[in-house]
Amino acid sequence: MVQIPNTPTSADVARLAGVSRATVSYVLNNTSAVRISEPTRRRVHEAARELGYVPHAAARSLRAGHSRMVLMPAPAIPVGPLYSGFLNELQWALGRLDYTVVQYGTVGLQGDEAARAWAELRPVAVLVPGAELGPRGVGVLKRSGARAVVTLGPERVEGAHALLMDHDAVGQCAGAHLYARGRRRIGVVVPEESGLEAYSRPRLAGVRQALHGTDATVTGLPLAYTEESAAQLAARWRESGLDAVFAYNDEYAMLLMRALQDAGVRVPEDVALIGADDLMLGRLLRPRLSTVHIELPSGRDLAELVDRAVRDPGGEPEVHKVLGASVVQRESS
Amino acid sequence: MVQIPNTPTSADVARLAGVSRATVSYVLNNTSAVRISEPTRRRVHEAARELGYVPHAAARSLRAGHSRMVLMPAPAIPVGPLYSGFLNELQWALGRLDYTVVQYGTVGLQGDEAARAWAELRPVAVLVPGAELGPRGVGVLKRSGARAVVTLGPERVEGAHALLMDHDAVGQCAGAHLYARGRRRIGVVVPEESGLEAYSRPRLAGVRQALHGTDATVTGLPLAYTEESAAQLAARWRESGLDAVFAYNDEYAMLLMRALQDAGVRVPEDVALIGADDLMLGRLLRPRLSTVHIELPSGRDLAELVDRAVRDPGGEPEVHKVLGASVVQRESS
DNA sequence: TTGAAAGCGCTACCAG
DNA sequence: CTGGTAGCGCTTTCAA
Repeated sequence: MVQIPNTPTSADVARLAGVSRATVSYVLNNTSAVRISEPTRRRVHEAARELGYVPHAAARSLRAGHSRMVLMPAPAIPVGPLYSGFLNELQWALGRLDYTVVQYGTVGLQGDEAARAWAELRPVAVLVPGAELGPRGVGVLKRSGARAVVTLGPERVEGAHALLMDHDAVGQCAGAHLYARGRRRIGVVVPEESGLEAYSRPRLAGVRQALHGTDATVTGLPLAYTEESAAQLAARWRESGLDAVFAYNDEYAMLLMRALQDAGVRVPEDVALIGADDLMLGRLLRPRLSTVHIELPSGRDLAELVDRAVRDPGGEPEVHKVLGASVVQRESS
Repeated sequence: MVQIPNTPTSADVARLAGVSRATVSYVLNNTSAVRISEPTRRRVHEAARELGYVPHAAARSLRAGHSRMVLMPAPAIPVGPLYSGFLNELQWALGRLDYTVVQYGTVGLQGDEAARAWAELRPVAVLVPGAELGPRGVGVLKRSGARAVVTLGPERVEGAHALLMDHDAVGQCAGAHLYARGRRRIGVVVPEESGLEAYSRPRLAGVRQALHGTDATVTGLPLAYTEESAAQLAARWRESGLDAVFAYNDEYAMLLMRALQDAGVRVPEDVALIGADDLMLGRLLRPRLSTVHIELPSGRDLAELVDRAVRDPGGEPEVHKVLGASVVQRESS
């Protein structure tokens, strides 16, 4: 008869060590309320090692009534070095506080659907970037035991803590800068790629805010991330009469700069150009690209906010504005 | 007395609907083995909706003895559009097959430690990019009930399925191309950033392989992703006597191209330059950057491999070479 | 110092 | 067609 290698449970460990399951639990969890003799401890550890015992997280949190899982939806779009670094720091900091960070691959699930799927995992906290969550979603999560729901996005959501990453500020920075440089007919690139609206809309709005009440005009410029699209935009440039452009971010800025230069439009003489995100590539362009440097909150601070919220779930939702934006002027503006 | 809003269980639904927990389970899972009257179904659904009931995934999979969770470690470094697209497609395809994809934030855990942490979640399958997993880790996962372990990396691991993404091929492509262009003293950029060795080492090795037995020389060029580092490298260029360089990828190529041009070294006349990954930015450089285009496997194929492996856990590990590499020649080489 | 046993939420077998 | 119930793996009182 073939023995199928079933995955060992704490009962197996107990049997092998010749003790009860309770004792195994005490030993492996270092329960301080109970004192177990040294020889017994050793036998238990030995048995666990020999069997390759790994505790069953689901069973544990079922029994405990709560988990230490912090859930985030996995980003669907490639994420830049800035945000990636932020995520790493956050994961590290939460790890230090003994939380487990899990990114949930939410594909094609919309709004409350997604919230329900997340809730099935009974996370102790949920961090949601962008605007993927409404008040009802927050309700679902909280009723399922999430002790903290934090949104990282443009606006706060009822019932949830919020790290307001207000991309208006990025546009305001750029707009004010271009105005200060004497430009009055200002274009703002709006990527046609989907998934970017959450950032592009407020960035455009920010430029409008900064220039409201002045003699400057603001024009949205739809642009796909392709050479053709950029070439078309550049071909119509002179008739547009624009003398400055905020290019959404450094990558779109590079695309547009190249197209403009190929079309004989000079940067910055004919048109001032500024990007955002302060990527390395901006420094490598000629002329060097001006950009809006963005400062994200520290992952450690967010981790502490989460921990605070988990410990005091009744507390008032905290709302922090956390997006710092400042112009780095180089040669293109 | 304040009523703490406890999260509703199927028992609560049963109570409200005036049926048993079993009936609730049957109705909500559409169990086909039993037939429930339409009025009862309606009452159950009604009650579930009213309470905002969300099933408890951990309890369910504890009972079932298995989950539908596919676990991947979350990438620690920012991931390019190519790999990001691959991940999305994979998640989508696995979602279609009714799996749930979860990326586990593995911070600071090494090798078998990490494998144990993953195993605690009892995933039905584990996908591991890179070389983060040894044979012992595979053993831990399998003994914990993982029915499929798939590595996506440079070499196969005993006991696991493997999607061989052999970055040697990238280097070979580049090396052969530069040789064919008449270059004989070939440099290969090796990024100093940690976490990239898994790719940079085989890419360098591939160049060596391609040029083995010829009259060409191959020199590794350590380079950090900073302007200073690139400037230093460029300053020593003429004395190095190199007439070609494979720059690891397009981003390092852009960095190096700029530094070389600033130092008065002409591309491609003095030095031929080729990158890899076929990013948009390569097309925007002047001269346009030659590159090695990399073809990843389709996410759908990998999803099917996973599904196959889950259904037939006893099957021989499949090993596929899945990395296609081809040169896209532009102007820099 | 150790063990017996209850029970977390859920599903599936078997009776009625 | 519906309900009672056992039990998944684990922790934690309570008793010995």
